Amino acid sequence: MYTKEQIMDLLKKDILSLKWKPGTILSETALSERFQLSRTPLRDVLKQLSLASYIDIYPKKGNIVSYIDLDSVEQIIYLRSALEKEILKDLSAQLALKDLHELKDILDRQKAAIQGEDAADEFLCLDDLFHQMMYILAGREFLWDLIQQSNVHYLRYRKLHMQKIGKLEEIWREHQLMLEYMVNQDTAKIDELVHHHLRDDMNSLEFINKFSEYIKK
Amino acid sequence: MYTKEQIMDLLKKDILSLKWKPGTILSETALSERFQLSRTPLRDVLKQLSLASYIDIYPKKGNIVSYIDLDSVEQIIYLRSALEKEILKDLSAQLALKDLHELKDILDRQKAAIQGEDAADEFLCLDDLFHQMMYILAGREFLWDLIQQSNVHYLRYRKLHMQKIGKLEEIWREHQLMLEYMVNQDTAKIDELVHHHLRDDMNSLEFINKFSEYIKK
DNA sequence: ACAATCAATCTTGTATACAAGATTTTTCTT
DNA sequence: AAGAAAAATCTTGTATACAAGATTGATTGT
Repeated sequence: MYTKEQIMDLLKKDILSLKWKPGTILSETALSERFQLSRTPLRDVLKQLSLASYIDIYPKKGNIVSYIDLDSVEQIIYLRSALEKEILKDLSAQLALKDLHELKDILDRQKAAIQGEDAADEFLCLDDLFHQMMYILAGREFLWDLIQQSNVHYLRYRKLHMQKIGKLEEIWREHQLMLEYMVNQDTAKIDELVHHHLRDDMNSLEFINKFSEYIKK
Repeated sequence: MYTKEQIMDLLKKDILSLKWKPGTILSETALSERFQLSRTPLRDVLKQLSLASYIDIYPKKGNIVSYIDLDSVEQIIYLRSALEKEILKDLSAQLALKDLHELKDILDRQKAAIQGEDAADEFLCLDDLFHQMMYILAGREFLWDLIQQSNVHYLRYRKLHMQKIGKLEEIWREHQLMLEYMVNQDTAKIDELVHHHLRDDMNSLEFINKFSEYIKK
């Protein structure tokens, strides 16, 4: 009926979308009944999810959806910031016209998404696509995938954070600037821009208070 | 008798030390007899090893120690290079005297290790310790651990590569320079140094030919 | 009424029997 | 002897029964 991969994707989706809030209990027997599969292959899936920090396994007690770890978020942002500075400089030196148009196309779709309903989800998806495309064009898809493996906390953080009014336009404008700097090979300005784009207002107390039920203490 | 963690560490050690060459078969039943444990918990261990690329699992065929993936090595080097430029700059701005002495101490031990027998293993261990300590001092241990999770290929590559005569002294001198630049806050020179330190002569044909039996095609 | 203890019932962890695919060996046919 | 087909024997994958710890609830004694 379901393959292990399908089950894994379903569970990941439900966790990333915050449909299952942090703290939600995932019982092996309940899942095994739901998917009509024995506990053994399901345990494989849960093990893998726990290694990627989607869930926490408490031996002989149970499995719960992990709480968002803000330290992990900050560390990933630092990592991406350092990496993407380098990647943008690489691209400045070698970006083909065809690839530039591909990036611009994504930006156009992202601009359209700002106005739509459920704007945030569509926008975020295109945001990831934009960054991912830069990794791919720079020959660094391997590193994009590597980061994705430890990205649960950051992805959920961003979904909550994105609800701020005006945030979408700001992000979009910065993407636009990235392209501009790359085209003009303005490497000096790239560092500062990437830094601001990724690290802007981490850890605001306002955020922590508003979503405290999602966050690891 | 053995816990799963102990077994995992043993297997990791045997793979990283190249005691088990790439291609070596790891049979579940053989391991289960060796460790006097049923297949179920052993499968957990093997699954985890495969997620970290220590082994490749071929369904219904068998498990083998993975071949060294040079692309993965290059990607990890790029990642570390980008990250450590940033980390060294951070440290330049805030390094405490006590911490500086800790780094110098590691360097002294590393210098001593150059002369000893089995120099390479001891030297490599201290090399990792030096870099790890910089991550820790910069508050980035999280990222060090993250990289370690995808480091099998790089660690084995380095072990082979390090056999080159004169390599040890060169690495040590560059470590020394890193400290110097940090103390003098000479951020301009750091980029170039880190780049050379990590990326030096990747992918030389000489290397590929000499160790072709270890390398993924 | 309250507290402590014991028992029932959850949870996940382990062992084992069986299923299914891949490989090797054997056997039979030409 | 050579080649093809079939069977035996590997491998890992799955289902299930049982073990062991953790929690919950009931029961019993004061």
